[in-house]
Amino acid sequence: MTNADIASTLEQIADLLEYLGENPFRCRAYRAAARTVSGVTEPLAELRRDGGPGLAGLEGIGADLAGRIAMLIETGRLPLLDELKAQVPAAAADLLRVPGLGPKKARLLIDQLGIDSLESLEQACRDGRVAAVKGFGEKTQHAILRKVAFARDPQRRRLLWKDADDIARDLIEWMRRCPQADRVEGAGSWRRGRDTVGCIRMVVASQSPAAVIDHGIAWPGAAAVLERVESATRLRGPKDTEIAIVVVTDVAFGAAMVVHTGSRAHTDRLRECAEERRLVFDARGVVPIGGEERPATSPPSRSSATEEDVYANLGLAWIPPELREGRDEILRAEDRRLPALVRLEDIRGDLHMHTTESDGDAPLAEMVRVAISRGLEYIAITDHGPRVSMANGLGPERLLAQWEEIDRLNASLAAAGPPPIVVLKGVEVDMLEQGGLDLPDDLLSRADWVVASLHYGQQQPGTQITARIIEAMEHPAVGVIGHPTGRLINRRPPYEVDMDAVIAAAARTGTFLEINANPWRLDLHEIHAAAARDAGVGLVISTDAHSTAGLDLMRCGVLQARRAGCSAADVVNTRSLRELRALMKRDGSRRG
DNA sequence: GCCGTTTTCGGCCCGACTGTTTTCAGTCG
Repeated sequence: MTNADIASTLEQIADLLEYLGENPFRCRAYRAAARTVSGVTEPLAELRRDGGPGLAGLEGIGADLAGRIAMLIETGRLPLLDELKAQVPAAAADLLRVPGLGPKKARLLIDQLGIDSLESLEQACRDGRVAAVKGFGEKTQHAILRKVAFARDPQRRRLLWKDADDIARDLIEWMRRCPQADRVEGAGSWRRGRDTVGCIRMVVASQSPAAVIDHGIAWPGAAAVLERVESATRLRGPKDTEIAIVVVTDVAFGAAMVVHTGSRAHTDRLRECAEERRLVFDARGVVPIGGEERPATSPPSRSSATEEDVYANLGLAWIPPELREGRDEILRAEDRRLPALVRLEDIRGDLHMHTTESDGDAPLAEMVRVAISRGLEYIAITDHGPRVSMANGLGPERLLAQWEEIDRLNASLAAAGPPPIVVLKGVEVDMLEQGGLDLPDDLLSRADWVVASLHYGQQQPGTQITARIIEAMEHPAVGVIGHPTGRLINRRPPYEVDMDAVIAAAARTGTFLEINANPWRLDLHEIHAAAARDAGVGLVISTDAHSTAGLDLMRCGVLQARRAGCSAADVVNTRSLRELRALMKRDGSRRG
């Protein structure tokens, strides 16, 4: 049981308690504990084994929750969860995921209208039954009808990439322990780094497919076997994920990896490439057209043992998995014009993170300590401005006090020679509903780094939201727009923002755009990131970390940038701090 | 349910918006 599993169980309990109208502070305690657990880097199961303060030493986890978590780790079950589930209709979870429906409204609909699914909710809206419930009206009914479409989108059943990554790594490690497996690699949309993953695919090279498949079925994460054939199996994995394991011979491993990694559009185009060269390409390899019936076990006539072989046989350079979406990568691979994609090790700074001053879990010094250990050369501390009161956002007085603390910290880091890291005095200001920012200009002009984000008034019409963002970009102190479209994958659609206008204004004003690395956000999305890059806009990949563990999410943002085809030169936080400063609009170098 | 005492209870982070009310509950961030 991973920390993420424990956290999700605690979240689930909080949802159920909320639906039942329990003490809101009790609900909050479960949510706070879930947050703490997901922010712990070491597996809780090991933390317990060490003796010491153990679980109860963690923030927000007292004797009761420590006991429940211990039981969860030891038995994999929690009686409280089962009891709550017995009291709450199954449809409640679906309804709670509809934006605008909280526990109270969801319960009214279930109790009074007998809603038992999103489908029956949609029907009740169409019949006008929702508007007739006390507390609801025409407008609410119409709003729910619109949001249900988002909640019902089958795309929303896909797993976040980060969750898929945890599962895929566990399965790869397990499969590599199979004595008969010569090579094991993950493929599919997980390997392409897509923001969500529908099916986790594994390719295994082996002479003994039956033994490999037996081993795969014995994986502790396997909940059910959906299908088994001679050299492949489909399993039901954790979180209801579909898992596919394909066993191939060593000589066809490269071809199988290409077929099982690429999107449909990519592999279709590869087949066209093969036809143009009078070749046939499939999961067994690349062979000349000739109509010869070859048995699956015979070696292909051209080498397909590695992906490089396969692409070379088609006259192409090897294509990084993140680009295999069937856009322009084949043409570029033909002309040897593929970009050298940005890598995690190119990243030298992280320019968006929070501390306990606002809604972060770790104090300033702790964030800095971990950032140093991650090899970062510079970071910006960007706690919330005062508009985000729920996150204990900082007004001018507290912000200035924090900046003084940062000055002292930088001084002490530089006391004994070159400092290991430079800490920038930053802030995440809010773009207010009626325009403007939530901190005064004279204060912002004294910041080293300003992220401007939009957290409120997200339902406004697109023209208004776009205008708010463009106004912020025209502010001389604003360096970057944080999570520019506001999407939360599987939870909330982006604002109705005109991204073409935002990108054009970013280019004009010299404002950077963020690729927020949080797995729920990944915002900018690759398509917009590519458009921004093409318009000459500098991109910043930031973790938006709310804990020390959050600093490790940088790799998720790097994947998104790679999918956009970005090289290190397109990402400004691959530069030294000196170079970064020269690129900032305040220094005038980007303004004509 | 946690936490820190004014140490075994009582407070916990809060302000705004929306649509429904007829004075405010529910939801959001």
